[in-house]
Amino acid sequence: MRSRILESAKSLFAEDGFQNVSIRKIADKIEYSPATIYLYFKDKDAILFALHNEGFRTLFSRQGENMRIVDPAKRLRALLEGYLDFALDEPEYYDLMFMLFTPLPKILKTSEWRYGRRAFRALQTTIQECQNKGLLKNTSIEAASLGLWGAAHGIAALLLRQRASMLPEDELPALAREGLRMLESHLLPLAPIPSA
Amino acid sequence: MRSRILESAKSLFAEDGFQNVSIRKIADKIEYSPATIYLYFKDKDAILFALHNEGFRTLFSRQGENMRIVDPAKRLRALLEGYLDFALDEPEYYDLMFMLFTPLPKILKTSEWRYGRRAFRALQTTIQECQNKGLLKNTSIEAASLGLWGAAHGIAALLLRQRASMLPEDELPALAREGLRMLESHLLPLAPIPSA
DNA sequence: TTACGACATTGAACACTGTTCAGAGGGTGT
DNA sequence: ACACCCTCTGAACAGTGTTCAATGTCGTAA
Repeated sequence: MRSRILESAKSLFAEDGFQNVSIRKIADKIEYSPATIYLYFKDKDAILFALHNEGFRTLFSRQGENMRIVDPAKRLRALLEGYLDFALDEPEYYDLMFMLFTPLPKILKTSEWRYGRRAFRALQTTIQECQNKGLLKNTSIEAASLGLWGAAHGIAALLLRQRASMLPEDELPALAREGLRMLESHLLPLAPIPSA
Repeated sequence: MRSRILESAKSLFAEDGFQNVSIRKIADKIEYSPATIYLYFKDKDAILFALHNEGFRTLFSRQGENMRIVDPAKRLRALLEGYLDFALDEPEYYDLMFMLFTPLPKILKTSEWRYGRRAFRALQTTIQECQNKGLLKNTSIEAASLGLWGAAHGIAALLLRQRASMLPEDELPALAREGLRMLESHLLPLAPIPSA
């Protein structure tokens, strides 16, 4: 039952966008009463949070392969590009996980919020390894991680919120990837490190 | 009257966050009936759009000084940092202008959407000048502008949506600025251009 | 077979939301 | 006195998230 609710919620989100999905519509789709949903989920936010977690699981499973790359610079590039690809492939999940305001405030305090910390730690250790190799110098790891994550996130967010409408729409995904790679090529050169 | 509505709407947004402001609350605050608001604004979105425009005006007035910087690399850095500062200083406006889904879909098609294009063009010509000086090579201007804008936007967006809670909260603005400057220092070196 | 408790389900309501519209009220000009 | 315009609003409609007493449907024990 729980999973049936989540399934139809997810498909409705994908169809009708986000704020246009009501408890009643989910209830209609699974042919139950709206009140039934509250037997399995405390809140509407609880539904969002469940999908939120599901999204993090698929993001992790996508990035698992990339985490095996030994060269930290290549790994970092792969992680950033994998992050952007995830955002473009699963816009509903991405919205939920990183752009929506609703489900988080409570989560930040109550639940331990494992996923975010785990992903962030992975990013930070990768950056640490890059710094050990002489890359990304002169910055704290905290600022570097925020900057790199923010770069990938921002490009994705502009596309998903349709703020880049001054660029041709059908080329947007390609431009987004090119833009990210351009940042990477300046920050994480694959060629031998230029003389510092 | 129009301006009284906008004023109380804006102050309520700043107090109670965004989705917690209803037409009725605005009406209560100005001591009029909810129906009165519809004499001056077609929609709730129309109110958001008006504030949206106001936000762009203040962003432009802030960036006006930066546009006078002659060195394109310095100008670009100032523009990006000014953009981030605006987001941190006026989170409600920024949310409305770049992160909210609501008011835009109609605007993109009906209204000519001058502000966005104007700001984007300014960014692009600055990047063009940078490329003429040998910076930001090997990228289309479209991708470069999307990447740089996205970087600044993403850092701001992560802070405003409280996604960077694994970093100490009181240092977040400083870390955001440091992260952005770190990106800039790799992309737009102020020192003479390293040998290509 | 009957009685009981545990469980799943729901209709109806509450307080809220954005929005519309017929009508009330006041002011001015004829 | 009448007509006109303008500003404003009460009341309603359809929708939202959420709650709760009440209903039905089981399996088990007497």
